Amino acid sequence: MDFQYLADLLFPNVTMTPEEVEAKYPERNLPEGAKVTRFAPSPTGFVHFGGMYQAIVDERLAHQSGGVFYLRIEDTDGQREIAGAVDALLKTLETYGVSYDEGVEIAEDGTIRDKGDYGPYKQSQRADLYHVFAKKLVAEGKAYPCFTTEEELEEIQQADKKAEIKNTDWHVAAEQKRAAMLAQRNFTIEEVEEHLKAGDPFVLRILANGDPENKTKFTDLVKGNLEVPENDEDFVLLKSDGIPTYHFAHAVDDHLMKTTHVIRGEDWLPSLPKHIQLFRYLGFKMPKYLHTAQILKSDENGGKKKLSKRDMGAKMDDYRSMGYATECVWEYILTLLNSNFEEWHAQNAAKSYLDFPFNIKKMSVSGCLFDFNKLNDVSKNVLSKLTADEIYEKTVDWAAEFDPEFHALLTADPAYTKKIFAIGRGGKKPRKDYATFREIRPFIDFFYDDLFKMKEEYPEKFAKEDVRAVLEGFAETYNAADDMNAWFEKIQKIGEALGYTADMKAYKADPEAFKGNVADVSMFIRIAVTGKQNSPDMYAVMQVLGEDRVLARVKSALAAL
RNA sequence: GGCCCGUUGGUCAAGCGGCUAAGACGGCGCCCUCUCACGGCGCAAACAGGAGUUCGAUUCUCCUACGGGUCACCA
Repeated sequence: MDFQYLADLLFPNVTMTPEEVEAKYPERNLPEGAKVTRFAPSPTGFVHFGGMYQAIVDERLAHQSGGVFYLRIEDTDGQREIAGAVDALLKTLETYGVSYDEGVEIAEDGTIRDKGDYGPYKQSQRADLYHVFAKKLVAEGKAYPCFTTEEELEEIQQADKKAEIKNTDWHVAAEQKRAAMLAQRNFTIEEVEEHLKAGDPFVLRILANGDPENKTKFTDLVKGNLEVPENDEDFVLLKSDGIPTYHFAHAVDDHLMKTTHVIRGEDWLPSLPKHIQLFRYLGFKMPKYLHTAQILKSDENGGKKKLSKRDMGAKMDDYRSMGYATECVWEYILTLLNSNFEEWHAQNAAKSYLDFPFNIKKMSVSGCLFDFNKLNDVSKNVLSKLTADEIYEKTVDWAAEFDPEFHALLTADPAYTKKIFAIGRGGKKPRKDYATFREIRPFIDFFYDDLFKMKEEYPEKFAKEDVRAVLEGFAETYNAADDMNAWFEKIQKIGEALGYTADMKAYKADPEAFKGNVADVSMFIRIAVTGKQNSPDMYAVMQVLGEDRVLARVKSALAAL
């Protein structure tokens, strides 16, 4: 068969040669060892946790090596595309500070435009490019048109599906299917001309020449040495609308855009044979691959399951609404990526997580469970190290979007709010009270009169008269000008007079000898002032509240007794 | 069912032929302490199973089991 003739028949409008295309995409002028990576999502929804995980690997690898990280939109499936997904995607990358050097961006007028010299960065705009290489493959007898309609194909694959349902003889079904598919290769130029004349749509299939019995060695940077079978499947290169499938677009784009490292989920591993074959057919040098482990969650039965879209924590936007700071999520992902991150961070407390020497070799081979406990621990550490000003800014920013009422209170008197945040902060052993911004409100609400309310009762084992006596004694003697020792001594004295010892050791040795101890006395006051049995250091709390507010609360507590 | 990948405590994981098999999270206990939080100390908790190679296997090989992925004109 005259393949060149066939190629011209199929692609009459393609006049550019592969060489001319190549000339438009010269080698990148980068230093030795610089990596070129890409984040290539489909605009089919929001950014998934697994996507962010990969994007972070992409970004770190490129920027740590002085290379290029670009964003490519894989919008080859119009069916699944969701309006506004690209905007949402860009916004998520921005809020997480995952900056890319090339790709699509939003212009001042709100439209999406390209940035960089290796575009277009939306695959739907690259049809001409794909066709040049498609034509080349046809001309070389490595690809062929298939006019079988989807309905007819459906029938061929029925055997396959039935076998699946009944779980009967897969081998036979697979053979039948394969024979039917192979039959698609048999056609004449005349038949093609006829179909074309009739305007019949066709897909372009690769002419697979591999034998799956033959295995080739392949090295994945994460998975290590693999054995992959040769490809024998005539998979689709161009869909009937002329848009490429993922496989073909992957080969052409990553070649032209000079990607050095492809980071993608391990669910792509099974299609590696296709990609190896394609790159060989095309004469392209293969990039290096990192097939990343999946993030899983534990399911109801104690097994592991892929983090699905409905799961909390699957969508990156969830973290924002739950109140996690972006840097907390970053650091959590870093701990999943390189387990030595935490150790490094402990030794380099002053450095940013962006200074961490991320290492491919340390990446995990097997999937891991998403762990909120760990995320929370990382978050508490991160938040505890912020200054009062920093945590103030971030909390205000979050509340503006998710808790307007709280936001109004926080910002009514910034100086007061910052004093609240300063409690237990800044020292060597800072408090770690909350992992998210959302947890802050119930923790500090009592500082605001508008939110203050009695959340807990005085325990019944203590006599009401004692509580009353303590509060009265406290109201009479409290002086905000006292230092901590003077303040505490007063409380001790009030307690002692009622039979509540200040000697904790003595109390422990013989609890029966006393009505209670100074901790109980403090608790009475704490409940009156904060409405709760637990709070940060009472002295500091009162200093922030101020004498007037403290006394007012003690008095109203007395009135309510 | 074919093919591919994986399997160290509940979770994340060090380990890369010889160790009492790290560490972190979570759990539990003790200490510190005006409560809480922090911090300190400690406890429980693991090499999926079986062959083989070897003087010696968590580590190398094979088999089995289990888990996951994939088998589209979706990515």
